[in-house]
Amino acid sequence: MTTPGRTKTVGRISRAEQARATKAKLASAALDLFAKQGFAATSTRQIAETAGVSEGLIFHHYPTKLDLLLGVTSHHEVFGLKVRALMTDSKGVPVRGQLEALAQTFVSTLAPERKETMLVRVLLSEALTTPELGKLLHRTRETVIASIESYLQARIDEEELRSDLDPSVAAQGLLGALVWFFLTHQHLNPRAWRAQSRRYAQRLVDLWLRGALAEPRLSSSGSKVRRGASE
Amino acid sequence: MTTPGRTKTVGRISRAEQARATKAKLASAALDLFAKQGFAATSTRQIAETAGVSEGLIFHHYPTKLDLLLGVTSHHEVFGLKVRALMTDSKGVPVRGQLEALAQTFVSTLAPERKETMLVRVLLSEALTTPELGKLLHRTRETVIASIESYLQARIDEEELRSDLDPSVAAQGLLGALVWFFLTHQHLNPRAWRAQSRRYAQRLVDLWLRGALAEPRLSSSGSKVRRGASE
DNA sequence: GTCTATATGTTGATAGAC
DNA sequence: GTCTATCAACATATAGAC
Repeated sequence: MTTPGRTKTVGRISRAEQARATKAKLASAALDLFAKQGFAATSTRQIAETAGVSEGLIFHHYPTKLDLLLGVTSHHEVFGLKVRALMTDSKGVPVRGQLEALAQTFVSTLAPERKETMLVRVLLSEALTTPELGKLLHRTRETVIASIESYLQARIDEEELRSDLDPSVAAQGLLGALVWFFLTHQHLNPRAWRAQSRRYAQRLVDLWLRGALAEPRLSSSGSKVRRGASE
Repeated sequence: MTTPGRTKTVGRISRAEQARATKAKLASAALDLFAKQGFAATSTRQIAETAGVSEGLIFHHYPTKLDLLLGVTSHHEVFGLKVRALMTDSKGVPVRGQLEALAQTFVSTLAPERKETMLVRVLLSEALTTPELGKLLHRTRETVIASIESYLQARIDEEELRSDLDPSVAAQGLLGALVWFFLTHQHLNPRAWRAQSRRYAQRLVDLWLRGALAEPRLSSSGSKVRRGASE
């Protein structure tokens, strides 16, 4: 009906919406490729092809290739908030349960072959040489640590955790143990991954809570507390 | 007669020795540059310039740029052995001391601004996209885990550690907590690094050994065991 | 063994028509 | 906003003289 080329709206989509759509398509394609091949190894040409647009168009939406990565990243910057929300709302949940939930968040977030997981790996890798990214990662890391830390402090105040526990060390140790495991087991297939990571997460929390030392032999025997069964 | 193919010694250095020297010079220059800028961001031209030889010569000694990285890497592949040696010889040392020694090894090995540290970071990063490197890292990681694990198993057998402790999880958790900390604190200057990492290492080992839980209130009060003082 | 010169390809980014 | 055409720079790797 309307003459094409003349009007700003084609059907129900305005030019601006169309633009936003292509921009998103570019971001999505870039994410896929970065995750698969890394940042440096992915060319703008390839991104354009995957997105189904011309190469020059990329630079209209993103002035530089790095901006593309940053755009993609900011879009997925939710992880820190997720953890913070989880650790903040902890009414009545026992420590063990709460920490297992935290670990579970990592299990489901950093599962192999998930887009976000691969993005995280690319970011960690690229942050080495791109200071801007390094700072960004550093900030989210600190956010996560801080939420865990303040949660732990609350539990210390309520005498559920040792009074001489260093919450900062405890938080960082736990986070490190989780992240490192998940990062080094990406080669597993999803089934094996789920099984192993759940088992690891649960036992790690147990270790973290109870420690590794053998219990000093006390007078009475058989007084050992059986651990909560389940799973 | 002076056989052209036979001798060729200039002064006291043979041609072969000269060649080995330049090859080493190339490896050293490559290591420096890779550590500083990453693998992909370092050009063969730059390496040649730094080493003070022509660019073409690189490919005489190393068929491809990746071979250069692998060469550099294999040269520094001693870390796994270091840990193994440390954990194997543990006569009479108490668990806490032994684990603190292990942590200390990480502190001194992964200090910031050390060449090896930066190489490790580059390798971790590059392993993402280069399968060959990924396998290599995976193997050394397993070596390290295995030595720690078998040490822990021995301590379990001698009832110094909990009988229901999972040595694999314990080893991986400890390693992860250490590596992750050191990798995420590279921005610190050497002084701050030493202070913080020592403190972290010590408290982490303590946490790992004793756990985080508050001691259940027993009948008698004041019976809490004071922690070993020192440092 | 080492150099110079060059092949061959790709890269990120720009200019201008539509 | 999108495309086509093209840029200069730089990449890794090779060939052949010395």
